[in-house]
Formats: sequence, structure tokens, C-alpha cells
Amino acid sequence: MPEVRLSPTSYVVLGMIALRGPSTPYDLKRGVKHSVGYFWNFPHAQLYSEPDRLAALGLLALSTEDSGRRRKTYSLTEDGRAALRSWLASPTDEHFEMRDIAELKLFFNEAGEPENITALAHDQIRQHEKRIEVYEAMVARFGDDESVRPRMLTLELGLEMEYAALRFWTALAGGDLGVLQESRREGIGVRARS
Amino acid sequence: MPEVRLSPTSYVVLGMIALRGPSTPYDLKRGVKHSVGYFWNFPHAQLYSEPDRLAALGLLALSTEDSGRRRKTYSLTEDGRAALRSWLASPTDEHFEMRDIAELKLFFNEAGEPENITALAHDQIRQHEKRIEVYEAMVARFGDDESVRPRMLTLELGLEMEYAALRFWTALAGGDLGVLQESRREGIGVRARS
DNA sequence: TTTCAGACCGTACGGTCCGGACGGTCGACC
DNA sequence: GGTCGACCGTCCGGACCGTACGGTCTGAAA
Repeated sequence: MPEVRLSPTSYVVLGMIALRGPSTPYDLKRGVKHSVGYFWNFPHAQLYSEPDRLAALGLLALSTEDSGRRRKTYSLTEDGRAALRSWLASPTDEHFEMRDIAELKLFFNEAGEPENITALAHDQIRQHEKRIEVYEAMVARFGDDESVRPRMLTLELGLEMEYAALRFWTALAGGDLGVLQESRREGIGVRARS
Repeated sequence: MPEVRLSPTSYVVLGMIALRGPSTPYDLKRGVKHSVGYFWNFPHAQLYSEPDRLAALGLLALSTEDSGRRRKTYSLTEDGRAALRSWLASPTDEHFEMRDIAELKLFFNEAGEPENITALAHDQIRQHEKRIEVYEAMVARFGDDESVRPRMLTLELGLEMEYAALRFWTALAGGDLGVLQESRREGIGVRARS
């Protein structure tokens, strides 16, 4: 098995194919869009080029339609499945990255007008509420479908994060951040560490 | 003023210089490392090349040391300050991006062994606890220093997110995700939307 | 005074990532 | 057969990224 460092994109492709079965890049694009794509954006061009790289490494097998559109369908090889499984079983030492433009603006707003913050907070509140609605609709729609249950786990994490952000921006807009510290002290966080 | 789309990196550079005053790339690197760098990683090579780009756009002014090391120091021009301020005042329509390897592994673990999740959760709990300690030490150290108070705001957001993640992974490790939904329903989130 | 360690500081580079523009292909309906 | 909108894929230039490497300074040991 070739010794190459695979990127997150690689594993998304391998993982998607593992969950969905043999797929075309377009399938991947759509699959990603309404699952992991919600929290991590993978530009579609990548999902077209990455499978070729993985195929060159022997992790995917390629079969090309011979009818009109000549679609390429990729499937997992044994090596591919092994690579995915070993990644899934290996520890993760990196901390998540947050890439939040709003947080950036908040941080640098010392150089701007105080009222920017109010506007920013209200925008953020709207956005997170909207996203929460989307997630909760998904939970309501698929929540008790046993077959996709495992995939709902990440949705729970997403919801936790959304509510956390919503709490923060709401408190900020209300001018009372103290309430956050209090509620954290009472919360499970403290319990988990004691 | 030239019409170019500036990247987040650009604004980090402009913002850093606005908060710290004239800076060398190395200053930026260090400044970023223990502030915004906690939630958004900017590789240092960028912080060396970006100022040149901004200088070419007239947003930064460059002065070069003539002694030994010939350090380059960049400072804001009027245009630069204006660009930063207009960015700070403009609405942010993008949602944050989460880039969390652990979340990826969780999502795809249908293709792996169930016990991976336990290990993953415990790793994550350790990591988030550690990060929380770091953040809280910063709060304790700088919390009542008026001059840096505004920069503490993002720390509060960071803490909210950390605790949210910690709650999730703790619940997951304990096998009882239901507790999350309940606590969310009682929380400020609901209040904010009613 | 020379040497050396270790911190400080900067650049180069090859591959990857990125988004947007563009173009081809299909079935459905006129 | 023609046209429309959805479907599907590629291309490209520039930004990004991590890492490896190389210089420069301070200060203390030799």
C-alpha cells in the first residue's frame, strides 16, 4: 500500500463511496452538499479531481460508461476500504478550526464603530436561527429512520454548536454576557470536568 | 481605491496592524498565533506575502530597516484603514465553517468499527477540556484589563463553542444524547426564538 | 576572543485548493 | 427538429498551504 498522506478531501470521497456505494463525481458532489457540506465546504471541482488521484493510488476502481455521457463511476478497492478504516480507527490530534468571518469582525472591531457589533449580532442571530431550523427539519424528517440514524449524530453536534453561537450572539446583542458564564458553570461542562 | 476582493487573510493583516500599530510580518505571525489563530489557522507564509500584496494595492505603507536585518515594517494607509472600516461595517452573509476532523470521522464511522466512536469521544473530551483551560487562563489573566477587554469577546464565543462540543462528546461517550435535546429546549436558544 | 546553541526571522517551492466561467448533454415538451 | 431548463463536467489562474531550509542575532561557555 502506497505511503501517501491523504487529505480530508480524500477521506470524504472514500467515505462517501463507502456509505453510498459506487458513485460518480456528481453523486459525490450532491451527497456532500447535503451532509458533511453543511459544516465543511468541499468545492465541487475537488470532488471531480480527487477520485482520479485516489484511483492512481489504487484506492478506488474506475469504470467508465460506454454510452453517451461516458460517466465515470468509482468504487472502493480493498486497499481503499482499508485506508478508510484505518483512518477511522486512528486518533485525531488536531483541534477543529472555526473559520468564522463574524468572529473575525468582532475581534477587530476595536478599529471600527461600536454599533457595528449590534448589527453583526443581529445578522448572526438570524443566520443561526435559520440554520437551526434546517437542522431540526432534518431531524424531524429522518430522525426515526433507523438506516440513517448514525448519520444523525453529527447533526446533534451541529445543533449544539448552532445553539452555542446563538446564545453568544443573543447575549451580546442584549449586552449581558455574564449570563453565559453563569449558565456554563451550571452546565454539564463543569460536571464533566469535576 | 482599487476594486479588488480582499480575502480573510487580508483583513487579518489590516486588522492586526490596526490594533497593534506598524508591524513586521513576524509580529503579525506572533500576534495572530495567540489571538485569532486559536480559531482560524493562518499559515505564517501567508502573513509574509500578504502584506506585499496589500502594499501594492496602496492599503499598507512599507518601510525597510536599513540596519542589519533589514526588517520590513508595514503600516496602515488612509485607504487601508478605510478598507478595514468598511469591511467591519458591512454585513456578513456567510455562515461559519467548522472543519472538524473528528466530526468527519464520526459521520463516516458507519464504515468502521463502533468502538472507534468511544475512543474518538474520549480524545475529543480531553482536547476540549484542555482548550477550555487555555481560554479560561486567558480570561483570568486578562479579564479585567480594560485595554484588552474588547478582544475578550471572541474568547467568550470560543468558550461557548468549546463547552458545546464538550457537552456533545460527553453525552456521546455516555450513550445518552437525549440529554442534549432536553437541555437545549430549556436553554436560552428557545427563549431567543419565541 | 572565538565558538556554539538556541531563539529569532524570512523565503522558496511544489502541490493543493478554490470558485467561477464556460461548455457539453440529456429528457421533456412544443 | 428546436428549445428550454436541469444535469453534468472541465478548465484555469491565482490563492493557499505546510514544510523545509537558510540566514541572523544574542549571550554565555570555552
